Amino acid sequence: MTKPATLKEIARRLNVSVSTVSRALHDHPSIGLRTRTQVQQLAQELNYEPNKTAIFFKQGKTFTIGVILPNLSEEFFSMAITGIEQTALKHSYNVLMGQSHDLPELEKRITATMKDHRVDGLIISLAKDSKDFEHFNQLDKYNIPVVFFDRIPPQKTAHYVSCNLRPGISQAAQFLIKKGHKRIALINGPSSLLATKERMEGYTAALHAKKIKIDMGLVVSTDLSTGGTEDAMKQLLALKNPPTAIITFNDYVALDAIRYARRHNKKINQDLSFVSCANLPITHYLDTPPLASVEQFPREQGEKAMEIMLQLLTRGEELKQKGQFFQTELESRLELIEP
Amino acid sequence: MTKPATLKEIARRLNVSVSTVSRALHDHPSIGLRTRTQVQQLAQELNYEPNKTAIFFKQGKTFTIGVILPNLSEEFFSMAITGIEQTALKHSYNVLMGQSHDLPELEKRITATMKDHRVDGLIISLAKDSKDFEHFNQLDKYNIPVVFFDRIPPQKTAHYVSCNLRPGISQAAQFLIKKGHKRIALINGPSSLLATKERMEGYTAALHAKKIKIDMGLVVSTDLSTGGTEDAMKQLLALKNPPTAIITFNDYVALDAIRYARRHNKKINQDLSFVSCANLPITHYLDTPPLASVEQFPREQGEKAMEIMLQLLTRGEELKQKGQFFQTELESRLELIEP
DNA sequence: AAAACTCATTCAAACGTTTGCGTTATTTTC
DNA sequence: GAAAATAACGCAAACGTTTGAATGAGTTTT
Repeated sequence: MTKPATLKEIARRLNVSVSTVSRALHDHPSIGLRTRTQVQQLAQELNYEPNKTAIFFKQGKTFTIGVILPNLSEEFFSMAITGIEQTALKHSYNVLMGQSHDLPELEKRITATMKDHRVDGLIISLAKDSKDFEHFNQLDKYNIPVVFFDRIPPQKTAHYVSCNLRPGISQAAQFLIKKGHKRIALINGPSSLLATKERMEGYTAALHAKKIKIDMGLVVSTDLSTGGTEDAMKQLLALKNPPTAIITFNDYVALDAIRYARRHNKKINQDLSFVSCANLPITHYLDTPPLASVEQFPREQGEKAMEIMLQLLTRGEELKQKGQFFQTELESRLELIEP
Repeated sequence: MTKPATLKEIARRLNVSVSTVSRALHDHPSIGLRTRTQVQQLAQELNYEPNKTAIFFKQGKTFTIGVILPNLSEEFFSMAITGIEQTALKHSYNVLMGQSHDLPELEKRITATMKDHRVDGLIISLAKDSKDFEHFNQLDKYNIPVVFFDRIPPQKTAHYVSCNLRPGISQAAQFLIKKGHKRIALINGPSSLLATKERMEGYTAALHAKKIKIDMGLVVSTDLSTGGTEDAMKQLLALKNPPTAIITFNDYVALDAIRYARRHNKKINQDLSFVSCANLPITHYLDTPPLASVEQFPREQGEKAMEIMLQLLTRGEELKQKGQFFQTELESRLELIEP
């Protein structure tokens, strides 16, 4: 209704200067007790609240960090952004959120509007098929630091947090081998993702260690859609020597795969055992969940990414001089699922 | 690295005034062709981008709307915010996101920081136990419109979007009655929620219509935690005349309830049928999902809330004069789930 | 050839806040 | 009692942009 109170208004009413009011409210020692209390009292009465947009503008800071991620509907990302938000809030930063829906074009556009809004920093998990990272480098010109997490770019001149899937996948394979499985399949993701490569490496490492020859027929891939996963399953079940266990790219793929297997009259975790990645809460509700899942610590990744961001925001220049990059790799870990 | 280019910088280099540069870039007719092209060319070269914080500050607008919701981990809310974000993006608004985690205190704090950031408007779904709405009324003083969705306050002097559960729940009960069920239980939510009352009304209405006497022993409640739901199930299964069908408050409650029933050797949807609310994608992955779920259109609610917000932002004053409130109620609808 | 008009540009204020420096008036020091 | 120190406050610039009003030069009208 009425315009919010300003320093100027308070100054006018008290017949003092704006600077006096400003200092009085900040308890600056050079302001006398009388005026100070007068100012503070009137400020209270008028419900004065500093106009942060003015302060942000003047300081060139917004205390806002942008977060771009593919999709909130994936529990992994909603957990990650929760970690980011919580850490941000602790340090009085706000979170501007945007979803790329795995569309590089949209990702680019959101990046642009966030730059326009002069976010102090950007935390991003890349869209599935992002190939062009030029617009992120552009942000450097605006002094907007960028921290990637989980879906990180191939270039090594970037700050990032990721979760190394190799140990987890290796543990998964070993776990299955110990259970007596000899033919262990891997439903992997799109080859463009770094994560796909990592899973492959963990898989081969574990099989090598146990002297099991790798049958490339057992390694298939999905584009992460339900249809893609079903195609992959079809491929595997059509083998003359089909697998007795399957490691899936993530929990969603596992769900699709398990449903497919069930429909084809496989007894889950008897005829065909499953282990997946991500360890999302969703799996705990299934009556036939995978036996285990590789925990990727989304929340921790988010927290860590925000912590790195805070570092960059406080001592960014110094670090940029040195050409140092924050690169944190969390170790994935296999977690058993109790049905 | 180098400071971003400003109007002043361009003006200095071209030996013209700042206002000329500003107008030239806006294709103002009063600027000559020569200077205009000169200015635009140099702007291009210097990669000039208007400093929106300055513009926001001057215009008193931020083109940002705050969204506060209880929890992104609930698919319902992540779908809702997706609807909000998409509509916002269409109109060049950004979304500042905050989770209350169902803590009224946190909700209050986030509201405060969003006010500080001078969001142009606030869309909010209340924390479970929010009782105090004074801080939202406060926002009125700052000319920040508030639109509630789904979890709305009891007061009727507010803009809101909600989904009326009565028709959906009635359909659910009728659906079960048609299947031959006589003893239909309802696991309801906390009595503080409006939604709980609505479900009860839909339930009684349907049973009344079919001349089935209401047995209050069949109506239990959960605090929405897994433990609470299990207690509720325990209560129901301990009845001397236990239910043959259960309507649950939402899908998460259904998942917990189904798991509990399975552990107690009930054949799901044979011994004991389930119908729930929310119709989240998660249910489609279960091998024993509820038979049906009441769709609450989270995405549509989000979109509608944002549309109302846009109205308020453009013709807010006018509407406030008239004391009009936007209050949209979507109708819930029962959707069958194919396993 | 003076008056009226057009065109291109500049001036200056405004948005709200912070802050280095300058200006008083009062008090302390020797 | 004059000089120095201190306390309390005001001035003005700065951040980047927009915009109404003013200025100046050149062109047309009469």
